[in-house]
Amino acid sequence: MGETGAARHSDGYHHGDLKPVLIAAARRLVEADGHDRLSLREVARQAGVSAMAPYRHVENREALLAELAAQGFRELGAALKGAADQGVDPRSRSLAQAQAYVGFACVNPGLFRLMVGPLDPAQKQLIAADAEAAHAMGATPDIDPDLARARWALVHGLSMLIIDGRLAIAPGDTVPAIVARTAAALWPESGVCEGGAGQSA
Amino acid sequence: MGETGAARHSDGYHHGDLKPVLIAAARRLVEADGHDRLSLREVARQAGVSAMAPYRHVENREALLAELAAQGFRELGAALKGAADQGVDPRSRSLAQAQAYVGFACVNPGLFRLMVGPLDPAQKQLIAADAEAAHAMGATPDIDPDLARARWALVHGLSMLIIDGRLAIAPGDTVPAIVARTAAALWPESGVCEGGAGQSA
DNA sequence: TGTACATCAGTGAACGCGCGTTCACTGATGTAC
DNA sequence: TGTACATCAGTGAACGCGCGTTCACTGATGTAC
Repeated sequence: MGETGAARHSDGYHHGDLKPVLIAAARRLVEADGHDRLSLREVARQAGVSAMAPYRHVENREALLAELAAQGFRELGAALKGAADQGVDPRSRSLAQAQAYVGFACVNPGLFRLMVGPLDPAQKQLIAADAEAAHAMGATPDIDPDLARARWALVHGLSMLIIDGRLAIAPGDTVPAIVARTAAALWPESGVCEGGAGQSA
Repeated sequence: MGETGAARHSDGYHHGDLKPVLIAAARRLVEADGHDRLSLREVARQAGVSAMAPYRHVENREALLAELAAQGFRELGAALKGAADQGVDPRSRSLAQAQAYVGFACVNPGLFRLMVGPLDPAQKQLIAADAEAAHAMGATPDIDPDLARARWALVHGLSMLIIDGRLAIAPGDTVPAIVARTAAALWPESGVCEGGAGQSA
């Protein structure tokens, strides 16, 4: 149990690492009921602690949600980076990223809604930095910004439609497969129609 | 006044047409604060009526929101139909529809979020019928379902990103222009790359 | 035309609820001498 | 090593709030005779 403990105040006080427990509970609740229904009191209850205990670790309800969103952006950023690293050609890399984005949303719908929901000015700064991770989604350096926006909108729209239950997933079908087919419908073979200056049809 | 009034009970009771007033107030509030913050008491207050009055016209809070969503779907459906009717070739028709969809979301962001938000089983039936209007979005009869899904996801994603403030609109830029440029980035000239079996690049 | 009655939109007080947050506290841990 | 003290995580009662919904009511409108 040592850990030396000179200046390491931040983990393991007399009643345990409450903060991560609180965040984990909050995350569970956000998935269960949505972030707009999250109450600090319920978080405390789930963590087995008095209603006031969270205030030792978090300024208020908004701050807790902001931390949760930041955590989400870190994870999404990592997933996108990981996807970019596997796959050799730009096309398969791009597909892997799209699948990672939609996959993240489907696994963490409540958190995702919190992350991409209407911007509360208070959260703005906290989120801005991490949001870049998501923005990087479509931002292969030399890409057309309009195309980057299109790709982002596409994966974002797919994510929202799926997690909000508008896009039924047939039994046997999978999210990555849907993403792949959707992308394939837009970019029929390889390449992105780039250079194909209208000599189709 | 007149109106004969044989069996016309449904409009104009002794204190006026309260129901449409309630719905209008609710809609205003949904735009101002979001549907999850809508309270029946505030709706009543805005309508200048006692807290209990709404219950004469609406079963409860959920039912009011369902009516609001239905109204939204009717309007969106009409806008999409209207867009389909103007424009001659399939391409311009499709663009007009996309612009109508995103335009509706941008003009009615609160209502749009209510319409496309997580499905509450209670609303499911009410909405289902009208949702078809929106679904028809990409459903030109003979189109590839994967492509239809892609187009829907694209406009939906654009809508969400814009109304949630993730896609900054440059001064001088407009929503229809963004939609047009985004579409153009995906379908560079005319046609949809159909038949262009990979002879690009 | 006049009167008695039924209907029903809107009222107002009251309920019980869970919430965020305040306050003064308690009591375990870590530190200085 | 032992004692006094400071720190600070967690407590528990209490506040004021707005909410959805109940209840028994009131009083204007429309209807039957």
